[in-house]
Amino acid sequence: MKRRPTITDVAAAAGVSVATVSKAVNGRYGVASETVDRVLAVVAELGYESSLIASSMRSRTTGVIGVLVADFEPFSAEILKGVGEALRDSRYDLLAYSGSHGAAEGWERRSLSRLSGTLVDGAIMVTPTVVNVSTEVPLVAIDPHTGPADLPTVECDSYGGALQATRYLLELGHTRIGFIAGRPDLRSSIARDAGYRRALTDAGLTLDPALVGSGSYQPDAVRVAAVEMLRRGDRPTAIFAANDISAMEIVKVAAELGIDVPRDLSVIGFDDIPEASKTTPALTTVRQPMQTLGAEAARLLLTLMDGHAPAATRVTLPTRLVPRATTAPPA
Amino acid sequence: MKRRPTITDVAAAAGVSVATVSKAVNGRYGVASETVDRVLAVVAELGYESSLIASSMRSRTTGVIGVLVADFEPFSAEILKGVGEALRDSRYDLLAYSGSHGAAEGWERRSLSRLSGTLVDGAIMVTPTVVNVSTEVPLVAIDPHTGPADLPTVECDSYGGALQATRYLLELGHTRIGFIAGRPDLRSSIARDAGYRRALTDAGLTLDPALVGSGSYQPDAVRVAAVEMLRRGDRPTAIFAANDISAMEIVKVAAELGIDVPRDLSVIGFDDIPEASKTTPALTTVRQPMQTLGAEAARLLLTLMDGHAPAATRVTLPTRLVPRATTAPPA
DNA sequence: CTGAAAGCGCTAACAC
DNA sequence: GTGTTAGCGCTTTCAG
Repeated sequence: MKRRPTITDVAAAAGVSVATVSKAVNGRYGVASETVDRVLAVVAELGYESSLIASSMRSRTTGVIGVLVADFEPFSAEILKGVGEALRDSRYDLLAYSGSHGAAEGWERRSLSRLSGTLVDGAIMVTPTVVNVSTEVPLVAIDPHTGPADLPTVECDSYGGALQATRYLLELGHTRIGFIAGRPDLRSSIARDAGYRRALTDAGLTLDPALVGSGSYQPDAVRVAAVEMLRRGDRPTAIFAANDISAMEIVKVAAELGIDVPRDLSVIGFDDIPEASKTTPALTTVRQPMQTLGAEAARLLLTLMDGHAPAATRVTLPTRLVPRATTAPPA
Repeated sequence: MKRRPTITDVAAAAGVSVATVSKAVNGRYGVASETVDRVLAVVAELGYESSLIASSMRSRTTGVIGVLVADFEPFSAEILKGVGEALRDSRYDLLAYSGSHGAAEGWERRSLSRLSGTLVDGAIMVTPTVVNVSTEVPLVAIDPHTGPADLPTVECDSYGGALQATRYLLELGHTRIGFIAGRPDLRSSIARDAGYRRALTDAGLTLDPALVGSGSYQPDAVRVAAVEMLRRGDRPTAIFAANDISAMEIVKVAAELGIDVPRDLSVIGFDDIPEASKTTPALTTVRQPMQTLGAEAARLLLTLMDGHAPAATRVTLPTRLVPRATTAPPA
């Protein structure tokens, strides 16, 4: 709990001015090499490190890349791993910021504005809802919730994934297939909804509106929708959920209602977060290459920061069905 | 890429001084309510958000908690989820910083020094090697690599976990059991080594030094040690690795050497990172409650930041063996 | 080669 | 109630 040494302390101890210390530390020209040595010795002795904050206020560049998330949940954590991996051998430090506490709405703009002033040289936003932001730094969005944004974007093929999921259920023999969507205004949710509908139509089935609920990608909302759907006399024999968190909640609700998964109800999620394979029974889901998403975004951002024109400003990665234990033919 | 509005822009647009804007935005006393309204209207219109950096330079408090990691790998990502979960309903934003790029050694001190000046009100360090740091803010260490530190600490029972792992191998019938340690100076590694030795001793076995290698918790180093151990005529029939990353590398090496896991070689790891259950065959391991570790650290930190004395300044969480598919009785 | 001085955006005393 | 002033720790001209 001791005060950390500042540049002033170093200057005093070395008997030079703060300006000289700054130059010595940053390797600027115009300092006698023996002065540099003396300063550096004091720096080492005192354990001085320049304050990221103070430096970033003056210089326009910090060598730090920011990843802005609403929350550190499984999805964003996977993204982070991918970004970290991609940046491991770069010269950039990585700063992840979750700033949804101050204001639930518009965390993207808030976080970006608070950091982008100077703290980061570039940023990656994970599933932002608001994308009409003005930044002073290059910006890449991963799986943006609204669109089409005029922002470089990396996301997965939600439509194709939903198609695969629903077709799998169809092949298993299900005909009453429910869908728990995310929020109706979210892009990925809309695409997953479309894929679901398309698969049903292709199979010559008509969609029963009672089998489509909305869960906002949030357990609480999912619970409400799931309970309502599963209490019906003509309840579905399978449900496709727009993400794993939702699917896991559905499995939980089913258990409470005495409905056996997968015997009486098949459930399939989306994302394949680490938790999905650990539930009992393990969740069948559509795998989204989350770490790759993060790595691709990092590469795209690096290109942008170098002032180059990226090969593609809109990257879509494929999804893949991962059959596990929450799906089975209808009873 | 537009310049973000600063407090000066707001002041100009609202026809007041920057001081008044600051007061209005932060809800200080001494501002006419209609002035507040006018300022806030301009703030909304311009989309102004105070710069975290600039504010943190002046005020001594930011409402941000920092998590300092060497790297965003699976272990720290799990920790982060736990911290995020624990802080979800708090008034704190969360900032995770990976600062190992500037200097491989001593990232802890560097990161802490760079941020702690002002940016964060408290910090959690994940597996720090250097703990003799002086901070201006409360600090909690998760699974510190050296010790005993005079730092509040949260970690898991490495010794007990190693004991479980080795005994399991013993029960399976193995007698030639190898161990790939982390770095010899790391606390968790020492404890795991001790647990391993104790289990062997308890079973009346003498330890063969040739069956103990060092892997630094890093794939490359593990590879070297594993190749050497597995090329021996009297190679072990089972290996306990000090973490999952190491264990996964051993499995890979075994495959390359044509040694079948688990038929010809049993492997057991430590941590149970998400990736452990996804390998083929799935890794048997000792589960460390990583998210709980993060959550406990967050709670401890919060207590410290409130100026209270924590119930315990040294928390140890239990580990649990998770048998999967990389272990079997010896051929 | 070195230091004095200005200023990044903001907050906190203190005047007016 | 509101504005003026003085920095926070640092980098960067620009004199000396």
